[in-house]
Amino acid sequence: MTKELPKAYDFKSTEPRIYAMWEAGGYFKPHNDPNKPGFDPNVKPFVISIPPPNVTGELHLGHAMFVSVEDLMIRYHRMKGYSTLWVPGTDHAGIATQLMVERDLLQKEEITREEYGREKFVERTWEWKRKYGGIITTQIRRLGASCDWERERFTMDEGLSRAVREAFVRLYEKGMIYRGPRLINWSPGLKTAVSDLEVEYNEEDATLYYFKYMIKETSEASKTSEVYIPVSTIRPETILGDTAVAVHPDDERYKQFIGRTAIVPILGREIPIIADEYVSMEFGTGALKITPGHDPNDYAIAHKHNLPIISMLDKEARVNENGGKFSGLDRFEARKQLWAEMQEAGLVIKTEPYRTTIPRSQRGGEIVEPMISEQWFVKIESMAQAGLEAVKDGRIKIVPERFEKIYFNWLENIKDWCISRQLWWGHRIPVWYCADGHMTVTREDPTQCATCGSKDIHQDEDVLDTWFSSGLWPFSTLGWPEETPDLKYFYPTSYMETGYDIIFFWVARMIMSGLEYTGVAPFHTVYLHGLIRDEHGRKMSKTYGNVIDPLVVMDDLGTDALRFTLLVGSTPGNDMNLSVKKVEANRNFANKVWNAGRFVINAIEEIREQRLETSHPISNLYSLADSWIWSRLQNLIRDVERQFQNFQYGQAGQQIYDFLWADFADWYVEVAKEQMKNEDSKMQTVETLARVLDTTLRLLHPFTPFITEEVWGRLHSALRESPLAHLAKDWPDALIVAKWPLPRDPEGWEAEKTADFELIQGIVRAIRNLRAEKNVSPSKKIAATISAGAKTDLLKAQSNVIASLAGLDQSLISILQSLKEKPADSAALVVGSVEIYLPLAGMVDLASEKTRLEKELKEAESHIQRLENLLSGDFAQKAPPALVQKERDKLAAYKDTAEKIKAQLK
RNA sequence: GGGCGCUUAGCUCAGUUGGUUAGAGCGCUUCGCUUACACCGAAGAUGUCGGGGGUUCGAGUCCCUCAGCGCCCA
Repeated sequence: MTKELPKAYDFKSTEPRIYAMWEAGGYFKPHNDPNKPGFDPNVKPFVISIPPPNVTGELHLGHAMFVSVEDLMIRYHRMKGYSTLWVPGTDHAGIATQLMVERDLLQKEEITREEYGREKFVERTWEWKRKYGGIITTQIRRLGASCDWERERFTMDEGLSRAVREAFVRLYEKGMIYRGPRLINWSPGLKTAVSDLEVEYNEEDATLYYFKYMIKETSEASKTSEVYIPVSTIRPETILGDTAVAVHPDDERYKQFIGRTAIVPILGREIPIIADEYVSMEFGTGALKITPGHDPNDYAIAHKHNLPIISMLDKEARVNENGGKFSGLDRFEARKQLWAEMQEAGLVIKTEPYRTTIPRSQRGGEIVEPMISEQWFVKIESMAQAGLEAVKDGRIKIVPERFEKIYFNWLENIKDWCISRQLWWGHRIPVWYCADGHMTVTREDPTQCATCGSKDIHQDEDVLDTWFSSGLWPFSTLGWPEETPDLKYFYPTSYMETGYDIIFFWVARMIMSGLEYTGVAPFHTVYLHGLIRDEHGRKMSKTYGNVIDPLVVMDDLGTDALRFTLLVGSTPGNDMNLSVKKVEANRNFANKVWNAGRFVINAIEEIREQRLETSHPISNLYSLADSWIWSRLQNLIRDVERQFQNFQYGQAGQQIYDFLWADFADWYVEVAKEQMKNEDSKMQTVETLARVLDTTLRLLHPFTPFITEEVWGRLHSALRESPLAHLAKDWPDALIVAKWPLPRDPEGWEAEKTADFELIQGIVRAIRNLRAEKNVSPSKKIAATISAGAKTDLLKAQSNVIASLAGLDQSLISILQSLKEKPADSAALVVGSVEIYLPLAGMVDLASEKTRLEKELKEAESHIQRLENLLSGDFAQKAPPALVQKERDKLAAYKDTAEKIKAQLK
């Protein structure tokens, strides 16, 4: 019996049920698994490793975006028959996680991590991870992610930690890792080195301080007069670390001072005055103080001129012992006090407001200090070179292509990678020291010094940059350095899909790491999506209050609606503006899918009791509408396939949407209602409905997996118990593993059928239009006389379609080759070469009819004019003949129409 | 300073080998609860495709240039 389906799609009850069904059915696992019997190494795999989210993070739209895109890629390939694997997992996110636990510790127990102790703190962080680490993966499941959860990994898992250890030791053994004091970006609040990439430079209001750098006098005589070089700086406190004053060698103002000695204010230290072309004569006073310990440019100059380097700040950015009387002061307090003293000493010239870029930490926003610090580095040049080549020679393709340039530019200017962090949460650097300072670097934790055998050894305090471990992700998750079956079969992976904002952080490092450790590119395609902004293009932020929470959106409108919005509303590499309104529109689309499905399923139920052999054999009985929708569908399959190949997922989704709503629901279903009234055409109509719906659901599945699975399942069971059961004979149990529709070449009949159906559509639209204009009640069936000329047979065959769609009374339609005279009291319509007369007694006002027809004539004539101009020009000679013919046909049609309208006007 | 992107209907955006009369959603106007759907249907209005120049039979699409906005790198 017919099971009543609710009128509106209920995503709330459907989504969890469908997801559980998929997971229990094992559909997320690769169908060809190298760890299982019957494995066939010749089956092509398709693999994506997830960009691992922060293990303690919570779902935001960035996650929703990458899950939607990757799940789409995965589902598409799975349906195409690839042995598909999507490896999920999470990242330990050193700083973020540590901060969270620290904050919690401070809140609950009012102690700092230092007071708590390292070992206990790390254990507490693990507990935190065990407690909250599942939240993000649960939320990712809600998005419909079809990843193989049995292969889930975490960057600090035993296996992945082993991979990190292996990678470090290998590089060390190759001499590619070194330790030493270098100028790095220091975060005083976090008390760790941070990556250059984690520093943001924004223009801010600041103060430019002008002061006098006194010159040490050589002769007693000049001691009384004031001789100085004026210098300006944004950070006066760094004067304490100055080791030179630099001027341009050609600067006439200062040439005389080059080689002489300047005196550091207040401290009285003596420093040289040097010449360097780096100094801009135009900027500020044209003289530059050099603080190599706290500025990257100054650091470079110091190296060139062999200047001493002085650090004047400690780890918390307080002035250290090199700052004399200022030592112990915070950097900003020191700035104030030093300046005040300089003022007293008469060394101040002036201050002025100034806009400049200030380096701030991405996390927390505090001002980052360039500082000299002992850190571990990777010599990056050879890895960068390999990374460059892999993209240049096409082993890796970046989509969209313009990001290749950005990638090249970064790698060409790359600096050695500072991989150590002064954190507690992360992979500890596998280096041990004995009392004599010998280093032991091993894969296994050592018990004694490798050099002197001392048992008194301790491990390096630092941990590795989180990106060091994420760089290994595509292969560490598959078992590397073990040659596991997974690694052998699934590596290298296929696509790397992520946001363009982490192209340097992650994509570039994965490529370098993959090439370095495995010798092959870790994937052949990088697909980059854009960032999500609010509906007016502003960045989403809590301060603005414009944040959209994907969980709330899914609760309110359904996962499919959110996914479809993200996928169809974005283009590769471009930011998208998101609004709840858009998601609402797509919730409506989901409902349209539901109801179209409901209609088809009900139609199948209706024929359930009929036996196939009692109705006509189906072939060759297809109606014009059947042929038309079939041809449109085949077109759609071809288009969608092409769009998928070109990564134009949004376009593909849009076309499926348009087909389902405009072609299938608005037109074909309406015609089908008519065709089903006739026993002769009922069966083939239901068959077409079922086949078209089936294919459309397959195409739509990667975009909106839940509703398509649900409707398809119901379609499947309805069909199985119907006379059309043969249609579903090789369907699998679930849509998720159903075959992707294969594009096929047109068979030749399509153009004519399409043109014919479009004429019918034109006629129907024209009649509807006139009815609306004349306020004819939609329920009122009216008569029509049609003069159809060459289209007489076609229109006679389609008269019931025209009648039902345009609200005509079929018994009152007469379709003739031609008319001797036009019917009285009728409104006339001209569609191509077809004339339609609607007897609207009492409603036809001759004057307004004349105006309407004249307007139409004018339009037709303007087209005639345009086309005649076009065809009399070079177009006719130079354009492709087929195109010219098309325009000629069009011209003929417009001329025909114009003639007919003219006749009406007589 | 260098590079990249964007500028299309009131709003948000599609439009990838140059080829009809440039599309969609939302919003707006009129009508309609026709047994799939009011989360709907029918009909309708709205564009100097940022400005200028060029290539071409033909440019929203390619080239040059200018302007505004945004991003990345220094």
